[in-house]
Amino acid sequence: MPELPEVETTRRKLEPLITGRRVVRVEHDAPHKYRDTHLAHGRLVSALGRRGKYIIASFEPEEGEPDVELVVHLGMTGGFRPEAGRHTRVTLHLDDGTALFFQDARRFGKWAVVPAGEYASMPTLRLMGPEPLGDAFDEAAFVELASRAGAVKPWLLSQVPVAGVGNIYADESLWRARIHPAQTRLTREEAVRLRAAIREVMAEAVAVGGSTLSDHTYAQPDGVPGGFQASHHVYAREGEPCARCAAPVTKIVLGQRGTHFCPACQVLRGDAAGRAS
DNA sequence: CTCCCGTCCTGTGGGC
DNA sequence: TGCCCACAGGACGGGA
Repeated sequence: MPELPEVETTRRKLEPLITGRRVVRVEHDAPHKYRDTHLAHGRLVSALGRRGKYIIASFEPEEGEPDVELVVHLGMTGGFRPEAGRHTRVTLHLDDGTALFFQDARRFGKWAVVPAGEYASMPTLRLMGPEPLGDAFDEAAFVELASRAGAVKPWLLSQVPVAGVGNIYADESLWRARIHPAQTRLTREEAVRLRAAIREVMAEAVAVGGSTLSDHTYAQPDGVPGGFQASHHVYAREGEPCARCAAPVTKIVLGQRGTHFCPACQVLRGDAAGRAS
C-alpha cells in the first residue's frame, strides 16, 4: 500500500537517477496497464514530481514533440528496484545505459503517458484534493467539507478532501484525532484535530521513509525498509492494547477495507448513519 | 448526486 | 507436513 510517504520516498530516491536523463525505451508486455509509454521514448526528463500517490515525470519541451508527462501509480505492491527480479513488470531504459526496474507482484500498478496536466482518463488524479503537507491544505475549507461528509474514512480514501491518504494513514490519523472511522459530518473540533493529525502522521512517515509491512512488499528503491511501521498505533495491531487507553484495538470492515481503531477512545457519536460489520 | 459492490491481480498465511 | 482457499487493497466503472 504505497501511500503518500512511500510514494514520496520513492520519488526522492528516483529523482537523481532519472532527471536530466533521456528515456531510451520503456519495456513491458501489458499495454493496457502501461499506456502509450512509447510516447516517452527519446524524451529528456526535466523533473520528477508527485501528486498524492502518483509520481509524475515531466519532459523537456522539444520541437515537434507533444507536451506529455509520464504518470506512474505504484498500486499496492509496485516499486522501483536497481535490478530485475521475478516480478519486474516494466523496465525503463535510460541513455546512460542504466535502467530502472518496476517490480509489482500483484499488478495493481499503472503507468500512462498523457498530455501534460490532462487527466481525463484518471478521475482520481483529476479531482485530487490538496497536498496534506502543503499550504493549500486549508483548515477552514477542510472543516467545511468535513461537516457535510459521509463516513469519514471512506471519504478520506477518495483523495478528494486531501491527497495521498490510504488505508494505513487513514487509520493512524483517525486514531490520533480520536475519531471513529465511520463517523459522519465531523464537528469543527474533530475536523481541526483530523487535519492536524494527517499532517503530523504524513510528516513523520515521510521523515522515516514510509512504512514497510510484514509482507515486505514495500521497500525504498535501494532496498532499505521504511521505519514508520514502528509508530503504527492501530494498523495491523488488532487485539493489542491501545497506547492511549489500553483497550484492545479492534478490526472491522468499512467500505470493504480492513479498518483498525480503538473502540474506547474513538467513539461513534449518535446520529447513526455510519455503521460497520 | 451518493453509496455500494465487483473487478483487476497474485503472494501469503491461516486453517484443516 | 501439505494443500487450498480466503484475504489483502487503490482505482474505477456500473448499478441501485
